[in-house]
Order: sequence, then C-alpha cells, then structure tokens
Amino acid sequence: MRYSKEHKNYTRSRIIEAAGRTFRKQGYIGAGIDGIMQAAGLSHGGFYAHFRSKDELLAEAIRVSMQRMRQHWFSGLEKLSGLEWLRELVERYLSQQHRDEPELGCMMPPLVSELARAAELPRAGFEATLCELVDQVAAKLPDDGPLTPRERALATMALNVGAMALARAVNDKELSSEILAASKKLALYDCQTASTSQ
Amino acid sequence: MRYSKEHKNYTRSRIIEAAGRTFRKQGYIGAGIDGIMQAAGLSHGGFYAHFRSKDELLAEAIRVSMQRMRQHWFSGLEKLSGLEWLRELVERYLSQQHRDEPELGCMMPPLVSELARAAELPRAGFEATLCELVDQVAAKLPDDGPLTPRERALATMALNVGAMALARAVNDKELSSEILAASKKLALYDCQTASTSQ
DNA sequence: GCGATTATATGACGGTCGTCATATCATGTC
DNA sequence: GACATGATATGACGACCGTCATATAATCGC
Repeated sequence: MRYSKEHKNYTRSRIIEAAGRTFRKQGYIGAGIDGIMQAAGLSHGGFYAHFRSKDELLAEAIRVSMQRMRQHWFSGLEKLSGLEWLRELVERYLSQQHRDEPELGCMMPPLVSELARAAELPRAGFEATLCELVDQVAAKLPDDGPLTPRERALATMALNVGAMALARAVNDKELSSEILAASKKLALYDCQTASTSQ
Repeated sequence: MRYSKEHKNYTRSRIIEAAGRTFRKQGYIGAGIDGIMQAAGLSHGGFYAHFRSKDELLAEAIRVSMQRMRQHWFSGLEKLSGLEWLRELVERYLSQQHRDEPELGCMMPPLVSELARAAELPRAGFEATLCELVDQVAAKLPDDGPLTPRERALATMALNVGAMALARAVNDKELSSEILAASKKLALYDCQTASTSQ
C-alpha cells in the first residue's frame, strides 16, 4: 500500500462523523452528499470511493452515532441503578441543552420520521443498535413495577424520542420546556423526586 | 363570477387532502408538488393559483389533518372520562392498524422530525393546533395523580408520537408491537386494566 | 528521485425539484 | 351562440440531487 493503511479509514470516519452532524441538522433527504463532504473538508466526487450509496452512509452514520451517544449518556452513572439511574438518564436526555443542540445529540428525534420511510439497509442498522440500547437500559431498571424492565426501557425510549422531537417542533420555548418537564414526570411516575432540576 | 364560487374552494380542499396523504406517506421534502397535484387529479402548474408556496400548503395540510384526526379520535368517547377515556384514546392511537396505515393516521409521527426544521409558517400552524389538542385532552383527564392534567396531556402526546414513530422505524413486527404495548402500559401506569386488547 | 499506486478532485450526466409565465379550457352572462 | 373571465394545463427556467467516469495529486517502495 502506498498510503498508510489508516489513512482511508480515517477519512472514512471523518465522512461518517460529518454525515452524522449534517443528517441531524438537515435530515436525511435534506442533507446532500456535497454538503456532507464539504463538512468533512473534502470534495463531493470522492464519496463513492468510501460508500456505495447514500443509504449505506446513513446506516453507518446511525450505527456510529448511536453507539457514541450511548456511551455519552451512560458515562458517569455506573454507580447508580434502578430509578436513580433512570432519573439521571432522563434528565440528560430531556435537557434543554439537548433540545437546543440537535446536531450534537441523539439521532432518533431528527431522523425517526424519515427512518420509517427509509430503505432496508439503514432501517436494519438502526434496529440493531436500538435493540442493543434497549437491552442495556433494561439491565439497569428494577423489576418491581407494573412494567417489566424491557417494557419500561422501550416505553422510556419512545417517550424520550417523542418528547424531544415535539419540543423541537414547537416555536414557543415555554411550551417546549413544558413538554420536556411533563415527559420527565411521566417517565419517573414512581419516583417522588421527579421534577428537581430542569 | 363565472364558476360557482364553491368550485375553487373545493379544488383547494382536494389539494390539501391529497397533500395530507402524500406528506404522511413520503414526508415533506420527499413529497413533490407534482405528485400531490396528481393525487388530487390535477396538473402541477395550477398549484400556485391556490397556494403561495409549498410551505403554505404544509401549514394548511397540518391544520386540516390535525383537526380531522382529533374528531376521529374523540368520537364515540363522549360518555367516558378520566382514565377510561385515556385508555380508549391510547388504544386507538397506539393500535397496529394506525401503525400500518401512516397515510390515514396522525400527521405527527411522519412529520415531527421535519417539522423541527421547517419554516416559521408551518411550525406556527402546527403549534396552534397542538395547543388546542392538548387543552382538549387535558380537560378529559383527572386531577388526582402526580401529574397535572396538562402535564399528562403533554407527556401522553409525546409518548404516543414517539412510540408510533419508533414502531414504524423498525423492521421487526414483533419488536414494533412490543414498543406499542409497552408504551400503552406506561401511558396507563395508574390504570390496572392497561394491557387488555392489542 | 522515479514510477507505480492509491486517494481525492474535477466535471458531467440524467433526473427531479419549486416556481412561474403563458396558453388552453370551461363556465356564466349577454 | 359569442364573448369575457376565471380555473386549470403546458411548458420551461435555474438549481440541486445522487451517481459515476475521468483526471489530478499525494504517497510509498525501489
């Protein structure tokens, strides 16, 4: 090999990262390959040396971004468990900072609507990482409520995604924060200290 | 006037209805004006005799569709109230039929991601109808739980939208139904007969 | 340093988009 | 029944899209 064998992989991961940000900011259809490559500091033509199609890039971007987000959300909470752990997770996810920085946050609220109409490849990739995430959340949850840990993990995920997407869809910041706060309360319906910080 | 004065309004409403279906099926950016006009039995050129822009059409389509959906969901439940009413609403919203017919269902799951990036006009229209919906849901809810009626209305809306969007984004029908069932349970956490029918 | 090879850039293709100017058609009045 | 008028269709514009063929630039072994 003429180039160091890491060179192309590095460029590839830079494209994936730029795609993640651009998809989150502009959506899948709304983001063009030209813009993604420019965000990665490259020109548009070399794209197909790294990916076979835009769909394949979406699948990769979802996989990488979901895994990174998971690490980010779970970090520092290793000592917690049960409802205390859930409370911290929900506080992080439904924070105003997360709402105001879509391109740095979770991929699901900006993309879930389009994902329902996407091709098989990105859908399958999303589903796989979602299952991993659900399993890891469920493993942290208690088994003493009306919902099983897996049920609660799934429902909490749905609530988080829906709340963040709705909070970003409305103009009024007050209503937006109301959505986040109310959803936190529902997610922690059995946790008395539900609405402490914002 | 040479035409009956209802003629153009009728055509306009036909375009709005076709736009509603097409937007729900293909998304806002994914749907073209040509396809919408064809779905309304018209040609693409006459569009700008009815609307100033695609954004204006989106705002109208959201407004009309949200109001129709609200009537559809609330009809037949007038005699119920409190948790019984909520249970019926959630059963309707999170049904597999609703999941499998996006173009006939609620506009929020297919469009909420794009709405967060949309122009001011459609966002404002969406926000207005959403507020009406929240008020009407809250008026039906009891005031004795940890969440106020308004909080529960907002959180239930977020949960419903997120659950339906996620349920449509995954390929596996079993996982999809799991998401719906678990979200029903969380929405009705204080209702012992939560998971009766599918 | 030279040549081979690989990564990236340039440029172009067909297709589709939102928008608009213009033409055609249908309708109601006289 | 001819004409005026409003509703819809035809066609075109520039811009952007995903994709790919080709050219250029950068790197490493010798």
